[in-house]
Amino acid sequence: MINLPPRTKERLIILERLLERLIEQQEDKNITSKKLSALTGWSEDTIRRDILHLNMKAGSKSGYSIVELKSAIDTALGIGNSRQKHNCCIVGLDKLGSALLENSIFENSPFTLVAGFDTNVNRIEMMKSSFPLFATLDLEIKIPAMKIEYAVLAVSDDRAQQIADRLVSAGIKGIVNYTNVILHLSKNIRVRNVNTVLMLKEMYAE
Amino acid sequence: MINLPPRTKERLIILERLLERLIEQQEDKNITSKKLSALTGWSEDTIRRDILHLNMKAGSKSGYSIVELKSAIDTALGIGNSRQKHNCCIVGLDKLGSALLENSIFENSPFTLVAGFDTNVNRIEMMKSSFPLFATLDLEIKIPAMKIEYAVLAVSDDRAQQIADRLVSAGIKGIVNYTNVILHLSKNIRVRNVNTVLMLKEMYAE
DNA sequence: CGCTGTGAACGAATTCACAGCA
DNA sequence: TGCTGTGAATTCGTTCACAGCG
Repeated sequence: MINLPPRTKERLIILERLLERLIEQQEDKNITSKKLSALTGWSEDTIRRDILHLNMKAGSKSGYSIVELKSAIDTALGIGNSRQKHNCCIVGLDKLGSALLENSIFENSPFTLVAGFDTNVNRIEMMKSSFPLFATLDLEIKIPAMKIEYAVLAVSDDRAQQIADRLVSAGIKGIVNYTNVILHLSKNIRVRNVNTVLMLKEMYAE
Repeated sequence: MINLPPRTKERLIILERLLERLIEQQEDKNITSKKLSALTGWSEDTIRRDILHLNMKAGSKSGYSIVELKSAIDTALGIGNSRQKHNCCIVGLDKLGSALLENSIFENSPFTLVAGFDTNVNRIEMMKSSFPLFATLDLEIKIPAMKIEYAVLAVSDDRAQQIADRLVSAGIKGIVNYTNVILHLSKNIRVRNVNTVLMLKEMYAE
């Protein structure tokens, strides 16, 4: 995993997903920085600079080979799909949590959803899912035992901080936070806040 | 709405939400840049620079007045809660869409959820909600008629681009995209991608 | 003192401009 | 000619260092 400048890294992650789509729809074999620019809104220069960092071999005839570019990015980011998967769980299986559980497409990603947690024991017994569901009580046991690295937090706001703390002390590395709370966690824990209103504000102020 | 540097703007949006929480829990009246730094992970200097842009009047005795700071940010971002609300809609009322509909907290934000759309006419007749639900067919009529500015897109992946195009031609300004598709839209349309796997990749590569 | 406000220095990211290749 | 690759210039963002205020 090469050491990439932070903004480059952010863009490459987006680019990777975009290339994946392009591969799926199989319209072209190659793509130019100009087209990528139109697709992303970033300047051609920036895109070529970003690609420069991943020192691919070939390049210039009518752009980059889409497949090669994608795999170069995967390598640089350390998310090559050959490697072992990273285990994730969802905490909070209320409407949002269970919707995420179905909607989130983990296939073709280096992540696997291996567990769900909820305080409501009736609910976890009723729900059917392709992976086991546990009581939140067992969080501290199951997370290390199952080598779960990342958690999707979809509990109610009033319990968000408390559950997050427990996740951290259970050894979690990062949290995708769907609650409306800004979590206060130690600096080495990674957090991504996912929140409709936050996004709307961002767009509005853009 | 002052013209703020982009990264400053991003941080101020986060800060605003954080200050809102602090106001709610009413523990302190003032806050220093050092404390904000601990809470956010950004340097004190950066925080003071950011605040500098909003040319507040007072400041120094034992930090900033939390309330004043928040309202200065709101003013700078143009999201002062005095102003008129911006209308939003949710498109796609499947599990995820309807979960978002309930979970998304629009109160105390400058946005209001005024409509929902779904292709399934049975569903929109069955569902109960505090605002009207329409058939997706009526999108082009209702969006201008109701002065809807932003849309939350929660349809299935295969229809995402197509619906997004229709939203744009109906006059929408921005889309919060909960689908797994990277949308290709004209540059003046604002988009925020909300996607668990994308967030996981970002965190992993961090 | 501890804190803010801010010029000045520094470092990072982007854009310019153009050489070189197919 | 249309593209990439890349030094050099430029713009943007952060940090340093310190004056000034309560």
